[in-house]
Amino acid sequence: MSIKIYNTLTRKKEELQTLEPGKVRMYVCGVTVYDRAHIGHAMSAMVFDIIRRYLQYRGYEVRYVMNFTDVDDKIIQRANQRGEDPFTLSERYIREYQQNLADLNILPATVNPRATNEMAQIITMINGLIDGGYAYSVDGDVYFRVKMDEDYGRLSGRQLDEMQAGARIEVDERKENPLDFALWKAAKPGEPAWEAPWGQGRPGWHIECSAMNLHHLGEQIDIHGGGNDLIFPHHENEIAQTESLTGKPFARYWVHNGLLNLSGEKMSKSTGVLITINDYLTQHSANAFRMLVLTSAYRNPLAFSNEIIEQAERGVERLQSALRPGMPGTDGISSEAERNLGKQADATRAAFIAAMDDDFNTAGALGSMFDLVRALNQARADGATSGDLEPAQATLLELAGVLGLRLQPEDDSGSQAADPFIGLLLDLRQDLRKQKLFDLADGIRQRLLDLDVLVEDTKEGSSWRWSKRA
RNA sequence: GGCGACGUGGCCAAGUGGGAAGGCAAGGGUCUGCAAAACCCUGAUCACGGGUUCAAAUCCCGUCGUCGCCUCCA
Repeated sequence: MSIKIYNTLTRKKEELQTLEPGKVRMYVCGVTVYDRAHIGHAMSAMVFDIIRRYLQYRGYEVRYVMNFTDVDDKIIQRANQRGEDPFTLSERYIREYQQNLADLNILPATVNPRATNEMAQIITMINGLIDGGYAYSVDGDVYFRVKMDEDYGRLSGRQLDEMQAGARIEVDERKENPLDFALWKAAKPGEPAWEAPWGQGRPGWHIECSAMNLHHLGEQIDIHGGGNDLIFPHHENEIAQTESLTGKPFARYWVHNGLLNLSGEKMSKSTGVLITINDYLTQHSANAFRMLVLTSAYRNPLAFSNEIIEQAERGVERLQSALRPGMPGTDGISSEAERNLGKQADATRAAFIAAMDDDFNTAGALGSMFDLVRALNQARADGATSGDLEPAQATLLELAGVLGLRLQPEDDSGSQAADPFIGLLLDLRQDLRKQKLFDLADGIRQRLLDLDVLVEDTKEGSSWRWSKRA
């Protein structure tokens, strides 16, 4: 069985065939660091984190590149407003974003190139495009000549003459064609600038991604990803630049995630409709956000609301419920029941892989995991010991790990430290219950709950766990 | 105006020609001093209208609705 990926370029699911067997070269458009990142950025990063983890699970060696756009108009504007150096500003937001990603359990990229570190490559590329007649300079600006690219528009399904140039923005009369886009912008006084044959300036937005791809992955790559708002013009322009220069097909698979909606509207920095990742994490867990992303198809728009994220949080708890140990003092289940649990674990893994192979159908994969959750909880209710449950639990943890869900607390040193004291309280409470002093026993339970310690009584005794955990 | 996506039970959502997954919520039950958890049970004329087919949530046409892109955007 092979992996199928929906390719925006062909609008079909295609079998993944990498340039080099067993290796995937993958590039995902990162963020422009002029402000805090929001949960829409988090969604995109998470979608590609899941894809990357799954490819690795299926045995691919993944070289994963995600860039930072650390010089552009908005960064300069914001820095000027604050009387701050633009590079100090961008550096701060890069650090913050990397922390956000770590907090969300998103694996770091193999390389995180920055536009400002790629100037030599960018200038070389622009030179090459000018030499080939694909670009021209005007007053220190350099533009890409879209007419020279015969299949311009094929990613976004547009024809040059169909597009209403200037429909929403004034046409720059100096351009040969309104759709020609900037490769290089001449510097205004006081702006950060680099030396180039056409004068001082800085790169346009699209060229940096082409340059970084060339530099860090080569002329051809396997997967190029990003939000579907980047299809046009950003990715269209990347294709135009890179292919005009190399004469080779650029990315084999173009993968785009749907956008996150907040109260029915796209979240975006420019409209101010957004929730930052920092704000999100003060209210909810990283697992819940991942669960939210996993329960829907990555290509569809995703609605965000408190109700929906709470549902996701409950879903995570249900997955976690299957990892609890067996009841103490039971005889275990029959060997047949144990075999059946093992069969369910194998069936779940097979269904999981089949779903994920089909264009990363995470919702389907989760569905099979919940089948295993039920089987585990049934076995426990039937008297399985921890040892009986362990192999199937290991499978569940394995699959959760592939999706990047952390079902067990990464660091339970807090629990270990608290354990003797809570144990003491539970012993005390047990005595009170024996004496039928239920008001006092219930009081202790409530006070512990106020401290996020959830106490559960069973026939064999009381157990506790944290009621809120990232 | 052009291009594209989507509309499945109260909420989220998978499934794209032949048995409507799963999660959350709700109700009933088992267990329990109570609670919680877990387990068992309960629910869908798949937006609407035509058409193709032995057979349609799934394919085709149309209508309505929601959203994205066409400007910077994940």
